Amino acid sequence: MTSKSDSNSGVERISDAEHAVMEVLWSDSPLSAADVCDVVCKERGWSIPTVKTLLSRLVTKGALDTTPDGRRYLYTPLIERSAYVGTESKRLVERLFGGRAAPLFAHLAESEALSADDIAEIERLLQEMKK
Amino acid sequence: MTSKSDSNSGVERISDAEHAVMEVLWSDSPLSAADVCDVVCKERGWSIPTVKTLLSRLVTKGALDTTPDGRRYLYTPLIERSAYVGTESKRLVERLFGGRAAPLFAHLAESEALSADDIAEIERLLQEMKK
DNA sequence: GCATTCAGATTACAAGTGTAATCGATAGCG
DNA sequence: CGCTATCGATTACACTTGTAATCTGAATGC
Repeated sequence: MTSKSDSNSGVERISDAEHAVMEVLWSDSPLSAADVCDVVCKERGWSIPTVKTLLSRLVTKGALDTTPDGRRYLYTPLIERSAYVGTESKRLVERLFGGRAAPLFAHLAESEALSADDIAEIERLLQEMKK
Repeated sequence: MTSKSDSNSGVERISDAEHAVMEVLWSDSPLSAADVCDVVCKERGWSIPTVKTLLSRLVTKGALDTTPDGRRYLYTPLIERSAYVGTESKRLVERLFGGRAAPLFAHLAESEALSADDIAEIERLLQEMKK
């Protein structure tokens, strides 16, 4: 199936640690390696070399683009967050619920992973979709 | 956070291939390695040794239990599917949507990953929850 | 009884990941 | 004009994962 929802095609799978880096750049880009580190290193207990490795790998994977800025690079996402989120969500639903989203919802509901806010919000979305 | 929803504690992370094996045993157990292979080997292009490796790793990880049966083992899940599904779903929601389920739902809706059936079903579940 | 067969156990081995250290060039500081 | 601080690039290295092959011991067929 190569449809429009396959919108991050060509990009290899992004790992967990790499994803953390992507999040930083999705929320603000372009950034240098040091900038990215400022945001995540503390939080994840990483050192700069680690961030640099992850950035390189993401460039290799085609998930990031680089712009020279003096003697360093600035990094920009090449794939959109929504595309990533889309394929990841779909993967999960596929793997765990045979592709059906309702069971996922049921499960979240049952395990009380849905807050009152979530429920209200989902109801609102449903109403909207019915128009 | 060690709460009731942390119900598969102690079990290391189950990989993708391992998960396929778990699914077989969740749908019917106890089974021998050969039995498991009968179900998945064709479908995933695996050979028996592969299944045996995965079974061993799952036993090591504490996800399966063994019962001797003659000179072979029968395998039984030690963790429940719902627990696994729960933690996996939560992981995703956590990672991608800051722990809120509504955005996940919104995303699925937007990407048309929700069938009409899904929507009807979710509506029904919502009604039920309101009681 | 002895060879064949079939179980699990042990070993293999490449790719991907997490987490860096080191190297080689260069841009500024003094 | 040379030294140092910094870049990115290269290399490292252990652990996990996918995917087996081989080994070893016991059961079974003859």
